[in-house]
Order: sequence, then C-alpha cells, then structure tokens
Amino acid sequence: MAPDLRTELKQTKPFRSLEEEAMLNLSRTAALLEHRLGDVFKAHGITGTQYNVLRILRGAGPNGLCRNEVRDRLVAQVPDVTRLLDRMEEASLVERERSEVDRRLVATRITKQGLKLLEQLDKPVADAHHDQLGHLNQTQLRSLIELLGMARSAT
Amino acid sequence: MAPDLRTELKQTKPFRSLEEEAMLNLSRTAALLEHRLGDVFKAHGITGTQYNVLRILRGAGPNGLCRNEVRDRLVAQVPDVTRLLDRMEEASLVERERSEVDRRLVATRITKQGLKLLEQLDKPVADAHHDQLGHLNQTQLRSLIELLGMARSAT
DNA sequence: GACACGTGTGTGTTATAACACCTATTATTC
DNA sequence: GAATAATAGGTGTTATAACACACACGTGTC
Repeated sequence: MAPDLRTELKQTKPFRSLEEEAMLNLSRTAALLEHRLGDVFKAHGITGTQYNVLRILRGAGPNGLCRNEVRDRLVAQVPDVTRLLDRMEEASLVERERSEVDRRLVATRITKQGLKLLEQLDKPVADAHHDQLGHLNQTQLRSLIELLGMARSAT
Repeated sequence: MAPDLRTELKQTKPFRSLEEEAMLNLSRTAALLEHRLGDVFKAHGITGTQYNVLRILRGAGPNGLCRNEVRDRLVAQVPDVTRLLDRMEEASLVERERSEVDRRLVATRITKQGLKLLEQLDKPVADAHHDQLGHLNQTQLRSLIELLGMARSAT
C-alpha cells in the first residue's frame, strides 16, 4: 500500500543511502501534505504561514507578542516577519502598537476579525489533518512524531 | 533527548489531535533539514530545486527529458518549471533542444558543467544527510521511511 | 482537409521569499 | 556620563513562487 518513493518519482537509480532515502521521503511528504493543506487556507484568503501566525497570536493572548517572538515560534523559518505582519495588518487580521515601556518593542495582537477567521478555519483544518493522516493508527502517529523529533535533534 | 515540539515552539496550548501534532512535526522537521541542506547548495550557487533537477537529468541520460517529465519527477511541486530551466540554462547547467519528431517537445539535457557540479556536490550532500540523520539506526530510518510513505497514501 | 480537442510549452503579472543593510532605542562599560 | 555594544524593528533590492492565460503543435473525427 505504502508507495515506494523511487517508483513514485520514476527514478532509475537506487538511493545512495538510507539517510538520503529518508530525507527525500521527508521532503516529498511535507510538500504534498502542505500543498493540500494550503488549499484550505487559500480558500479563506490566507497562506499557511499566516495561519500559523494567527494561531501563535491567539495562544499569546491579549498582550500579544513582539516580532522576534513571533518569528521564533513559527514552524518554518521566515526571514521577513515584518512584511508578513504588514500584510496581515493590512488585512485587519492583526494590529500593532509600539510599547511605551521599551520603545524598541512593537506588540502585535490578533484582532477580532483574525479570531473569527481562525474559528472558521478550525474545523476544516482539523478535517484536512484527519483526511491526510487519519488512516494511521495512534501507535503509528506516535511513532512518526517520535522519529521526526529524533531527526530534528542532530548534534 | 528528542525535543517536544510544543516546548520547542513555546506553545501554551496542547495539540488538538495526534494528526495535527504529526503534521506540525512533519512541517518543522522538513523545514529545518531542508534549510540546512540548502546551505550546502547555496555554497555552490544553486538551490535545492535546481539540485533536484540536475539529479533527475543525470538519471535520465543523454536523451534528456521534456519539461513535464522533469516536473512530474520533482520531489516538491513546482508550477513554473519553464523559468527554472531557463535559469539553469543561463547558468550552463542544462541545455535544451526542440524535438524534430514532435515539435511541441523540448528535450532538456544536463551539460558537462552540470555533471561536474553534481559530482562536486555528491560528497558534501551525502555528508549533510549523514550529519542530520546518521544518529538514527537502520531500523529507525526504515520505520520513518515506511511511515512517511503511509502518510502520502491517503485515500 | 477542416474542425474540435488535448497536450506541451512559454509569457505576463503579482505576491512572497531571501538577503543585506540601516535606524532607533536600550543596556553596558569605562 | 560619553562611548560602545546589543537588541528590536524596518527598508531596499533581487530572485523565485504562484497563478492565469495564450500560443504552437499534434491527434482524432467527420
């Protein structure tokens, strides 16, 4: 049932190592699943990264977070958080206010409209996750999560 | 040792489902590993996607492949393969020639320079793979590959 | 051989990513 | 308390991704 990546990509040559095979499987799987998930976000006018920011800010509460804190909590590394937030502010999903205490800081908060959008997305996103990974049982999901965690913990 | 993603991202709320946790782990792991691998490519003036194209064309041999065949074999989905190949042709890594048999087709082949670059990259890329995933044993790598394959095979 | 259709490729445009650099404010050192 | 470093944020520019569209060629049908 589980398709072999080499067949999937019509590759003629075998992988040179198990590490290489794992890395390519990882890239392809992430790209495929993110692409499908991206369709859900796109239907609501945002990108996956923007969805991530909204969830981070919802979790942060009414005080909001400054730019670098948002950056550090993003799942994927984004070098230009300023303009990402610019676009979201333009879309009225977040609001920003310079701190009075430390005038270097700019707190970013999620707006009511941003919260509303997130609520609308909660179910379709959960459905998409279930569609894509629901056929793995709990043991398999836990094992996958564990192995991915190990993969990130290279010395 | 394997870090918990929730801690890693300073998340206050638990994941809503195992599927969600697996998806986020997948995205983050792929982004991290691809980013580090990207540094290797960047040091040689190309991107990860371009490296992928070179490997595809090396595997295809002297007849080359047409654009859509390249597109279908790419690990990640790229909508604009034409200009990707334009840039690589500009860099003398590939060459293109319109087919005499079917004048719609344009065969793309890897050049000697492209082959040379690939050879230079073979070792550093293998090293990077080993650095990043070498601490997993064979059983773990096979298990990871198997689970990722299953994740791609959603109905 | 004229027509509709499918396929392969390329183009125009906009949005975003990526990278290097710059400014403002605060903390630190002497 | 003046100089220096460190931190937070923003800007300018280029490259690439993403999307819709248009053109060229081949195939099948009548």
